[in-house]
Amino acid sequence: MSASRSSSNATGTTRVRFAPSPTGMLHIGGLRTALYNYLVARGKDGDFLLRIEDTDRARSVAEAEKDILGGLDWCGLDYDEGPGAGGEPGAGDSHGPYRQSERSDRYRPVAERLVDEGHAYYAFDTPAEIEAMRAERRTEENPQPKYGPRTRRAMKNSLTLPEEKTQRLLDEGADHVVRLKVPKDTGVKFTDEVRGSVSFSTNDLDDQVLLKSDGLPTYHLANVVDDHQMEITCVIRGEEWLPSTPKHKLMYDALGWQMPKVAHLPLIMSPSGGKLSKRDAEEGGLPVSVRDYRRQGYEPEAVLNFIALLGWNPGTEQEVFSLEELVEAFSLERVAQSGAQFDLDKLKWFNQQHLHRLPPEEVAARSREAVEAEGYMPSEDYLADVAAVMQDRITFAGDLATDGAFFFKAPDEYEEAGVEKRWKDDSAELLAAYADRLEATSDGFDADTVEQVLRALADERDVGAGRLIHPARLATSGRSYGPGVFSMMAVLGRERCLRRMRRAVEVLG
RNA sequence: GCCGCGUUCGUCUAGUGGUCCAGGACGCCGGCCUCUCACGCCGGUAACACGGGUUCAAAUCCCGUACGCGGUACCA
Repeated sequence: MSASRSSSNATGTTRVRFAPSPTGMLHIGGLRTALYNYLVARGKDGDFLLRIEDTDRARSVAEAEKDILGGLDWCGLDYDEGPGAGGEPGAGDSHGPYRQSERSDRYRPVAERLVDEGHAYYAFDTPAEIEAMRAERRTEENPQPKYGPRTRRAMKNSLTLPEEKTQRLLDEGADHVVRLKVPKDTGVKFTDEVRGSVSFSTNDLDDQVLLKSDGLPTYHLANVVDDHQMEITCVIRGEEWLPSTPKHKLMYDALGWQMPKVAHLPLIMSPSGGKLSKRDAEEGGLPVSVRDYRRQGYEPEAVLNFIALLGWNPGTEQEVFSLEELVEAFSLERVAQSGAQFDLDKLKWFNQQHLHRLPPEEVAARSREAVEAEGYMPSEDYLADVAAVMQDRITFAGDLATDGAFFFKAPDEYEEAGVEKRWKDDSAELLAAYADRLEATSDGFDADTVEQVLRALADERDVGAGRLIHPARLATSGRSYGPGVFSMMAVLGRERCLRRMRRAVEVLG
């Protein structure tokens, strides 16, 4: 890709957009498309727009837009223009509004211009008539006959009807659509920023409906009109759009508009190879929509990092990136061309990596919800102390509530295997003595003190420190594994430790 | 069916004709560190879909086959 060959707009600013359709929850693939758009915009000091493509009134879902906005916000992908950001009526900005349903009067004139100039036509066929045509022509080799150059002559449209008849139908308000008049035997070629030169023959294209009988545009018309009016310089979208790009090219050419650069991203696939679907989410518990990630406790930084690397790589060996670092490193030329399978293990690893890099106070804050859900109400400071000693051994912030449960409530039982292995005949006596010393010491209860007292006692009794360390861990946490005992005890504090050690002496003898 | 796009370790990928008996990461296995468990560090495992070309030389270029994915709607 050549950054210098940037498509033109008035100011020469790079302008890209994420244009989701509010038909469902924000999908992880959609988030990645949004991310790549964002990265290009921020990396080039350009504009990142959000445009809601709600031209299908039947499929639009009310909560979907909220979910999309919420998902982007969760990840920190802020946009410069979009619903609620710029382009409001009277704002003196020609780019908005950013919901296609709010710009519906803009499409018909363009469709009519296309008709007037011979690049499109009116068609009056009913769905049943179209289906009849398909049924008649359907063969094994051609299971889905097109409404196109070959068949349009036999259909009911402004190309076959006498002019007066067409006019009369229009005047009567008869149901009609506007279809693109695809030329015959013509090659359509364009350069894709990630795939290079791509070409199609118009013979494989159909006369795409541009304006539906409800008066609203299809995606194809709307995206061309909007991208042009919004001065988009590069269209970055999923690979599923590649086959319709030649239709868009035909429209840009017919309208005398410069087509933005296009970049088609490889798809994200399920671990089993197919399309990442709702089924993967429901049956495999895989996070598929952004809200799944949120619910399952993933950190937004990790999700972004993970999907950024799913289909792109920096050409260096760096794997862990902050959003800012991604902005710095990203370029469309290093986007891969083949689909990538989702790998849950790697996602978890990224989550861990980002969690480890966060300050303990932040880990604490992010674990709060899960911790309180378990019924614990630790103070901010205490939770941060817990996070400090636990964060290197958890995958999710919420693990603090489970793996670290003993920080919030005394163990009600002791891990059997641990007791078996570590609780010796002298453990009770040693631990009791340790507790007494800790109680007597006038020094603070920091990790060093706790350790010194323990080692001194071990020396006196002429036993290895482990003879005391392991029972102490068992007593205070109920487990044989976890953070270093001394720092763990320091976090728990003197009172809890003494109580728990004495109780263990009693229970385990 | 047709059209398009793709195909390097199980997975994500590096690699743009020689420096590749293919490098990194996740996972897995082993070791070190160590009070345990993690973290971290060190080491190991494992791949150029297949067949033809082109070339002194191909993972890299060309053709074909296979396979995968996408598209083929008055959905986006």
